Amino acid sequence: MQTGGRAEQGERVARYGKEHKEATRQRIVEAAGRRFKQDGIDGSGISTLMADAGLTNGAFYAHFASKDDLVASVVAHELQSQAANAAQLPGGRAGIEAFLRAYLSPEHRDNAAEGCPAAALLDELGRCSRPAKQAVADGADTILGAIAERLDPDDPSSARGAAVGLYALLIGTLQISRAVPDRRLADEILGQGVESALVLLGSMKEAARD
Amino acid sequence: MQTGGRAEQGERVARYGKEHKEATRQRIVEAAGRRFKQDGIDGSGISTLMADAGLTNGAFYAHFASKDDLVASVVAHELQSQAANAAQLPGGRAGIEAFLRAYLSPEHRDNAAEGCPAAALLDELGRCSRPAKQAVADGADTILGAIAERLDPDDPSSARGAAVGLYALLIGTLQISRAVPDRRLADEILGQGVESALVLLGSMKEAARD
DNA sequence: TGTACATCAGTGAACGCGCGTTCACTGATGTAC
DNA sequence: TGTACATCAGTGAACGCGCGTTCACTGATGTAC
Repeated sequence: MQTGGRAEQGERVARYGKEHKEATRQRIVEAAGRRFKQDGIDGSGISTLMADAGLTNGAFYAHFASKDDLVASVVAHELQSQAANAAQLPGGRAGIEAFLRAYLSPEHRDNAAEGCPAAALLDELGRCSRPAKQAVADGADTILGAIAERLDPDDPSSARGAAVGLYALLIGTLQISRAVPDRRLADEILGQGVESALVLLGSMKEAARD
Repeated sequence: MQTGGRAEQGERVARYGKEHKEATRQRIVEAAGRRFKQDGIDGSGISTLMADAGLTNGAFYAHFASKDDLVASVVAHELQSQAANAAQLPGGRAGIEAFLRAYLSPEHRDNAAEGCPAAALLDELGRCSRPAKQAVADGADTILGAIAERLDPDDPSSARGAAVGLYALLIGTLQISRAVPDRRLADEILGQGVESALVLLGSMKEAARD
């Protein structure tokens, strides 16, 4: 019997040590994040999700009350990760511009599994349970805070509106780019998204040094 | 045996008249558009879709080769409808502003079944078959053309980029607003989307009289 | 005009399959003596 | 230190169900005579 799964090797923890179960749970959440973003939430079955984490389907309910419960955990984790990555960028406009250019890159478009959860799942999340939506609200709040803080370090709360607009523009652009069959056209859309994002950025009064 | 379905009464056509089968197909496409936008593509089964059109599951394959085939037809129809509606708006900036305010209204947010197909389905469409994606490209092209023509009637093709940015912003904003559990916050997001959309609009050189 | 027949839109049961979920079981672990 | 036992993470088969798709059939229709 295999009790751990591939991801455990190398960072092995005692089976009944208190970290063990939590580590397994985390492994499921991370694998599910990738799978959801690639195949959609409705498109990902429990058996596949558990196999991705190196486990079998039966173990799922020792970690989550339901698939809905997993979705809420995944959304929270994914958006926190995105916010944490954003927080590592340089401050000010330069940081935002770096973020937006990476976001609207062909690499991001072609690698949804490792990319933004909102671009990959947002319309499906609009049809999810309340807890999942709460996770969206909380996670978006953190990301928007990181953007707003760079938009106007002196008064981030008034930059919130612009942050929402910018984030929405990025999400919509990436989705359009992904939904179009021709690569050339998809690249063009990305470029047009960058232009509009820079317009939004430029329209705000100049912020502190970047 | 029921041979027609409720939608047929009143506009009855002879069963074997050449319009009859085409009318039934259209009825399926329109009902599926509503259902898809409400429950998602993966979330809508063939039996439900056919019942919505007043038919039973078996008849489906007399009209479509597969569910994928239906999806492509629905996307084409939905985007053409949206473009046709947009085309009826007044010309110039006034028309765009009316479009954008209606788009980012609480009514639109709360009635996805009758609303924008892109906001409801775009991330799922990114995972669909090539024909469905082709329908997205063609439909988006028409809508973007209608927007660009109002942005700059003298040189619509150079306004294409701004049109993409604006449409993406609207889609992303509506999706965020729908994915958030609190109504107050959702309304606020809509308002912030309007502000950003107006910034994008204002950043372009003034176009012809509106 | 009336009857027999071919056409074909639509029915509804059935196919195999994968879904989300449950559960009796296994066996590696930490603990008690 | 060595053995018996309770704990519990994980297994894998099974549940009922709805999925997308197929197909033998029905019966209303338009046409031929």
